[in-house]
Amino acid sequence: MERSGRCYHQFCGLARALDRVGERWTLLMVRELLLGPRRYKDFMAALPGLTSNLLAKRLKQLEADGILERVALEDGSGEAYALSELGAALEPVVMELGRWGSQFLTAPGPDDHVDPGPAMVSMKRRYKGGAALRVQLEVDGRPFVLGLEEDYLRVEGRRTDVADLRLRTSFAGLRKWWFMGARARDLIAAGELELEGERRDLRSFVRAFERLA
Amino acid sequence: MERSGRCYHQFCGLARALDRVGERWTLLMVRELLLGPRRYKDFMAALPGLTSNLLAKRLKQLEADGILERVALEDGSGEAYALSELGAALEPVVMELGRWGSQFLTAPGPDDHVDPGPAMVSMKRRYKGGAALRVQLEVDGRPFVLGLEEDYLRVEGRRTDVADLRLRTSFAGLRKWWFMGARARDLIAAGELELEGERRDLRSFVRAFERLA
DNA sequence: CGGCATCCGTCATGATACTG
DNA sequence: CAGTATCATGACGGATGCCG
Repeated sequence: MERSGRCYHQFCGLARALDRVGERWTLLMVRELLLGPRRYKDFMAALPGLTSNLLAKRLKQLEADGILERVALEDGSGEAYALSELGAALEPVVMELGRWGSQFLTAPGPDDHVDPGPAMVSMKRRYKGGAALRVQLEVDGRPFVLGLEEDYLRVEGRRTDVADLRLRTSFAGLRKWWFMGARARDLIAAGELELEGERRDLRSFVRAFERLA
Repeated sequence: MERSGRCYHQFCGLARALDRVGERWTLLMVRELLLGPRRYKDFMAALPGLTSNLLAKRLKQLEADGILERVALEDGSGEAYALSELGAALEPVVMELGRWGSQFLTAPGPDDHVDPGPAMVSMKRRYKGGAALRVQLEVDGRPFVLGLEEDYLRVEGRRTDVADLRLRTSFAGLRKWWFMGARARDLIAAGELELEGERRDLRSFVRAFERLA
């Protein structure tokens, strides 16, 4: 394959990988796509600082490299981008980098853009399995579908009508629970977490994230 | 911490990681350091295209970030750079990227720089354990010490006097065995692999790399 | 010669505006 | 909304110089 940009020209798997996904913004775009098909504006919203021209260029290159593909949205509202099989195989890469970088996640810096997407990815990474539950989680109005399966957490950044449990919170609330270990019941009592569904399902949900990878 | 260069400014582990090791050449430098302490000239030799000024800059930044540290060489021949604990924790990142990128490693391209270092890293990654052997491997004159342990392969890019087995080959020979599945005995018969030590140890060595991760 | 620093040209990226 | 076009800037590649 003829690579477009500059390459490392080394007979090395790492170099070959970086030739394809080593440029600025690329892996963050892949991270976004781990939450399901994403549209142009979704990238623009999730990746502040990424400019339109560069996004278009990256999308084109990633499509040419077979890492993502254009797909029609289920609801018929135009096109979007989704990971191909090759691109989906980047999940362990994103996860390991995220795991390593998480040690620098103390508090959001003053200039930091906060977004629930990365937190969802970290939940996906740390989920140890053992539950079976479908949860609709809404963070600051952004919907996510969490599919807790036997040994895998499926996360999709979309809205659904079918869910055992519906949770609504803010990023601050999510952060208190996920990053800082606050108890869900305390957040509910403080009005920072709204619950719709059975307490039994909430307990299953909370328990599934008590012992983490 | 005040990061020097430009950052993504996202509250996200992946972004935090890429802020530190996402720039050009950085992860390739980490890969080199997985083979033990490395000196300035070692980087220059292993990373063609990386210029002296940029190498100095990267080394300084990585040291400031606590990813590597200056160490005195055992043989007293000056200073070198080694991974700190924080930097060593990048091994899974390098491995997952290498694993993903390995699918693009068919044959070395015409412009490709070939180097046994990355192949050693890939051996480290794919080693499944179960052996106990100390091997001195020399590829095109470059020495490596392979420490096959119960569940870990230690690889160091240096020479040693203590080894159960000594192997000498060329990169072409290494590639035939490691990447293309040629049998060691055939390489020996063809004069592409020189052996010093007991055949029993060679069998252990070969067998340890027959079932791979 | 190893270990850098400096200068300069080029290209990748960032900022902004514009278009279908 | 989904890009394209244009321009400015800074990162990077290449050459060279300095110093022990």
